[in-house]
Amino acid sequence: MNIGDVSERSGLPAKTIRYYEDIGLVRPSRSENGYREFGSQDLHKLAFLARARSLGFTIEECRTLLSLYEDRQRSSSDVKRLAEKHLTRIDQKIVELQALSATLRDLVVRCQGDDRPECPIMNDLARSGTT
Amino acid sequence: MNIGDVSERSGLPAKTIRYYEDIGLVRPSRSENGYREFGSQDLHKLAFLARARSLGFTIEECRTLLSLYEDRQRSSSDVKRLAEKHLTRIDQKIVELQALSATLRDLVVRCQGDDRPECPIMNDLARSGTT
DNA sequence: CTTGACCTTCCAGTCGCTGGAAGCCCCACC
DNA sequence: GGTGGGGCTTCCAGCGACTGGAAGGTCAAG
Repeated sequence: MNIGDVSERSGLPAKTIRYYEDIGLVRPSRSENGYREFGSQDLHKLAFLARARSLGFTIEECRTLLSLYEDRQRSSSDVKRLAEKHLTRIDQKIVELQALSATLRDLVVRCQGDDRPECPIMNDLARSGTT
Repeated sequence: MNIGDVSERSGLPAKTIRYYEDIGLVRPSRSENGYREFGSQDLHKLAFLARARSLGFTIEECRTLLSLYEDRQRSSSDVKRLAEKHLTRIDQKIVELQALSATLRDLVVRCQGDDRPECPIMNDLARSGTT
């Protein structure tokens, strides 16, 4: 398969696949004409990566996941630990964003949104050192 | 005030303040020795920026907010519109992360996390085209 | 006079791509 | 055989918002 084929089948842009080769996540062979030649295992890896990335794992985590994936002797506890760490990170982010959302929503609700300059949002931003 | 002073008072790292000057958000004058010289208005601006950034506004939004801030004739509706757009973005992000969190949590819960290789998380990542 | 804390500039790196330029390669069609 | 259009290659630059570090000037205290 050429890069266009695996791109379509994995759902990853060709650019991204080349990038993944650059950083050593896949190692397709080369045809005589210099084109990358992907086997079904490469495709499988790329689909794996696409899914892992869509779940928000970082590239480095994906690298680890791939190596665990290829390790028949792996312990599921290793995978679970990684996923839990990631989950914690996501939940932490959610909490932060929810706090942000609440603050902003409060400001937005209190703002009249008319053609006068008076504005609680601006007042909040401009308050000096009142945190 | 030198950069160290405004850094401490605004809570922004000196590096960040220099960066903000680079991109034209503040324009401190210079002392004879070449040091940046910040007035109280500069400090005020930087505090404004620090607050706006902490609320998650992008730099470009901050630029707009600053200009609205300095416009005595502004309409609060302009400010409100900007804040609402931002709020929508945040809430959208929260929804995405919550979906991610739910998916991951489900996988993590179903994973035994023992020393055997069998692992629902891996199975999910490796499933080909079964979305 | 030296030390150490400041300050300056400039360059490079972060993360995960993405866009674009310049230039092969290949196949179909005429 | 030529031509056109796609697909492929490499390499370089840019995104956002900083951050780290090197190399060097400045200033006040001891």
